[in-house]
Amino acid sequence: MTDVAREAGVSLKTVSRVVNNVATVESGMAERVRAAVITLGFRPNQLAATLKSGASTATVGLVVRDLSNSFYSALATGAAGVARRHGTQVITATIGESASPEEEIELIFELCRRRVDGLIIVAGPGDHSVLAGEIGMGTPMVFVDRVPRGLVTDSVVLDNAGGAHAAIERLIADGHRQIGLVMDHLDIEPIRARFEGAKAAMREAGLLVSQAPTATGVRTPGGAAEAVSRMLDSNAAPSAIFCGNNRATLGAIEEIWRRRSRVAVAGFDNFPLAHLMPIPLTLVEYDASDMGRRAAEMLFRRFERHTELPEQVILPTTLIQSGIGWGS
Amino acid sequence: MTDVAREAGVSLKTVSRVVNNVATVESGMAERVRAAVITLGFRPNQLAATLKSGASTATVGLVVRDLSNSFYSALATGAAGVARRHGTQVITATIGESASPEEEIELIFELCRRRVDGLIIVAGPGDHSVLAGEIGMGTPMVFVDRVPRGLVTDSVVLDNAGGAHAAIERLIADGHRQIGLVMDHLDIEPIRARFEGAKAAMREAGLLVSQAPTATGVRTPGGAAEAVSRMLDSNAAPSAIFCGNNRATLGAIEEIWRRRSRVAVAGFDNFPLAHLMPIPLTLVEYDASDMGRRAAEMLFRRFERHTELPEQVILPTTLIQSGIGWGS
DNA sequence: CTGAAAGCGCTAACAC
DNA sequence: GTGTTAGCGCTTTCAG
Repeated sequence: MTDVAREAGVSLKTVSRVVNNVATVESGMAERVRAAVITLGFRPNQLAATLKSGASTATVGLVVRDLSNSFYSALATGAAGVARRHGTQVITATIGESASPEEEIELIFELCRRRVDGLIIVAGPGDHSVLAGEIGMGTPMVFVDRVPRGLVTDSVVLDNAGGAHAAIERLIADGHRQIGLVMDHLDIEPIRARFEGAKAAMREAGLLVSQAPTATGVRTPGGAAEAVSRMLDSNAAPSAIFCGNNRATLGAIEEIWRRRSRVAVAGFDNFPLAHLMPIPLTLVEYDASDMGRRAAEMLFRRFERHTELPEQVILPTTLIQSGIGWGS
Repeated sequence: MTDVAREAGVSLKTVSRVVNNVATVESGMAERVRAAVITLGFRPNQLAATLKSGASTATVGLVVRDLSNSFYSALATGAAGVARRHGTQVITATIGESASPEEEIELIFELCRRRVDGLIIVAGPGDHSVLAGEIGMGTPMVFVDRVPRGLVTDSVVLDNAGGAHAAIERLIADGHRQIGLVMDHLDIEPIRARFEGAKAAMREAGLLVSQAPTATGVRTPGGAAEAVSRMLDSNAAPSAIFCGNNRATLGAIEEIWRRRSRVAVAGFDNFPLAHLMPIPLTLVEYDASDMGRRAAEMLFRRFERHTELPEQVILPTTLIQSGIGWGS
């Protein structure tokens, strides 16, 4: 910047003003400065500006687990749209589905060191109370999909129990009495809630929950396919399967299609192309990109109203029929 | 940091050393400093550190068009993995499929102002020669999927013409003589290359390219479905359709399934769940996440070897059969 | 091994 | 309108 000032024969401050489009600069000078900027290929250093002025970095952090999962990429898309409208960049930090709580906390601290204005986080398992300090010191955080343990903060979550409850009710209404459950790890809060919701619906209908074939800790479509395979081969083969998330549903579809079996499938999460799947599906649907949008909006609102009480939004789910039926 | 130094009764520099894990600090002092860090809730300001030391920001920018497209999210996932291994964060800037070239350039400049170490870019249409200055001044850029106009740089692209050529050849080998083409805008370089590859294959087989039903500028699955619909209703209805990208393929599948028509579909891009689609598909497949990975690796390599000549990688494609057939 | 001073690139005050 | 002087939070000399 000093070089630009010298080249244009003006002071540092004038260059600063031109670069920042402050109106009160004589046009001749401004022109000379602009010329110098171009010949020298000068790019203002946003970091230095931020440092001095104490202004915001116009950056928010997004901590998700895996962008190749359509749920997270929809979430990210929704959040990115809002950020864009606010002239803010998003640092997307992905942390594997199986990363440790410590890695997650460390990643969040790393983002704080980079002085992001705020964070949108899909929390993993583990205690998040250490983050209270950061939030108190002015880095707002909005939690999406999963509420953190040990922390009362802004959050946007789904009605997980309600959605699962509705799906099971539908299966029961369709005459199913033996329903298999395929779930991810129960220490993932929404998974636990879905599991509870599903069991509650079964109990209400007088089904014996303890006799329902159940697989937990299922992380991948492949794992889900295996779990379904075992269930269907067992003595107490279910006539319907409820899947706790999109990966489980995919695995169940694969296996049931492979067997050309007519087991009914219900699952949490809609996903792209579900409507073209070769078996009928009952899906608990919601708008993931809207979740991202709302979380981002909540964060930007929080920048203005630092002191207000944390807000918690619970988004409803809808039950839909999908898939293209059993074929001819 | 001054506060921490005062609290611990040491100098600024000692705090700096402790924070940066420099070994040569007496353990008693270090302990006092660490205690002060915790009581004061001190977080080092990475931005300030970068500014002074002139060190890297450990941040790379990723400019893609739409994360909700599985191609881009796979690309992002691949790149993010490499970045993570290098202790680097990724700023993912999305810019709509229909953003203007000016917006794109402005976005890239914005990232440069934030002093990213380098950029991975899916270039849109338009001239990119203005970026030569930035690259020359030390911000390496790797272009993925689309080579920029007016710039010789590192890039990772697909053998677009070859892939399309192979797909058309297959259709012709299957006996199709009337093949419809559904393409996105031809000013998108890879789309143009695919179009050329497809036409070349048709010419080589003695088909009249000028008589092939052709739709261009098709941006969405809905648009593709309409285009296919028009083709199938015309006098010269094709017996096979070649789609220039995943969105076009999806639209074609929808329409053909809706009609229960037995038109053959070939398309560029594999996509999640393609193998469960209700009609047979011939797909030009490649590894999008590998593209992201290679681009990122190329970028990190470039950090070490600033001066070497730009490198251009062309990844091969494979023809696969997908879908579950015509049903019973 | 530790500390004092200087300065990274920029902007906020205040002069001029 | 414009220039000068500090100093953001940190690291880097280089002297103790």
